[in-house]
Amino acid sequence: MAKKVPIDFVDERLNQGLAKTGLRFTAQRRHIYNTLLQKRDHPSAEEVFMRAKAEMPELSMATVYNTLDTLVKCGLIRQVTHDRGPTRYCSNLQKHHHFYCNECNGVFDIDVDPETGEPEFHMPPGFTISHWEILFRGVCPECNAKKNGAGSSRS
Amino acid sequence: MAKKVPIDFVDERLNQGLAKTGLRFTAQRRHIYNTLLQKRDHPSAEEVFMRAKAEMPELSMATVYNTLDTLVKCGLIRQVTHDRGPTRYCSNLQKHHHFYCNECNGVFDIDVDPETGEPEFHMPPGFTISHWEILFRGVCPECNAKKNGAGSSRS
DNA sequence: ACTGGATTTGGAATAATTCCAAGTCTTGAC
DNA sequence: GTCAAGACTTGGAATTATTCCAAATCCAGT
Ligand SMILES: [Mn+2]
Ligand SMILES: [Mn+2]
Ligand SMILES: [Zn+2]
Ligand SMILES: [Zn+2]
Repeated sequence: MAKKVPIDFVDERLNQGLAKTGLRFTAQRRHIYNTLLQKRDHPSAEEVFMRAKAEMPELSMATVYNTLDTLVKCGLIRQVTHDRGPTRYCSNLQKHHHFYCNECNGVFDIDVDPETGEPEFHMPPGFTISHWEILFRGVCPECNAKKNGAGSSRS
Repeated sequence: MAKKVPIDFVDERLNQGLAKTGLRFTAQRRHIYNTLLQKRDHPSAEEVFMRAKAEMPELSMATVYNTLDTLVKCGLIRQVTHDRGPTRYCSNLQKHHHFYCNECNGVFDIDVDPETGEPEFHMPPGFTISHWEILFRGVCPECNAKKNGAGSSRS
């Protein structure tokens, strides 16, 4: 049960991510990010807090929320909210989709087919699908118009 | 700005849906369902409450939550939760996908291409996509095993 | 009309997240 | 190295969204 992800790797990734946005590398951010990488299930903020606090007892919930938001903004983790209940976080950056179990509320990664690359995917055996849908994120026409019209120079 | 959806149609649909599960047809359920059908954006429970209460002042928030859950169970509406923040509700039963605007937090229906039927879709002009993913719902292998093994007779 | 169960209601309770102000740490300028 | 400014963390309060609960009401069947 040794660490699966070497800490050097964690540090480098985190550094890269933070650098892009001019944020600092801190002990808390490092520890929380590392915690997320060591067990790639889809923990809630509360779960992350408990796991991380075990090794860093002074850690506060506020910092966990702050850091999770930061990591999402840096593109180092994904936010997963597909049902009522606490938001989950995903540290698997490979392109993948999600399966949500209606019985146990578990979230599972569904990898894309490495051959065909895109929307083709393995559905691991044993899963029963009752519904699926595509979720797009981006900017709607109205907001795009607003941004272009106002001609702001940002992003 | 007359009612777009005739009340007879609403009543019939609701009756059918409720019948399946042996639930009663009530004034509140009718009114809330009708409210949802008249404006097919993706309102939160709070928004549904405000709209519905305008014409039925005694209506309570608890009933709105109860009824929304009921309608979801009956398959008359869909629950839409793709971000932090209040759950939204969708009364469009046509097969469609969702677009979530990162700027205004709006939710938009993305219809499937009527020709090809399935995963092909029109992306209406003006939308900018930054990310998309497929969301599956159903039962995971472990829960399937539990259900089959236990051999209970229910659903 | 009467009864049992379903439904509605207002308010309390809980869960999840956000906000805030005070303390601490880090970085860059001197 | 010292110092100031800004970034970061922290505990707790506040807010938001939802759920829970017990009492009142409604309804269907008898
Ligand atoms: Mn994932
Ligand atoms: Mn919709
Ligand atoms: Zn499951
Ligand atoms: Zn928008």
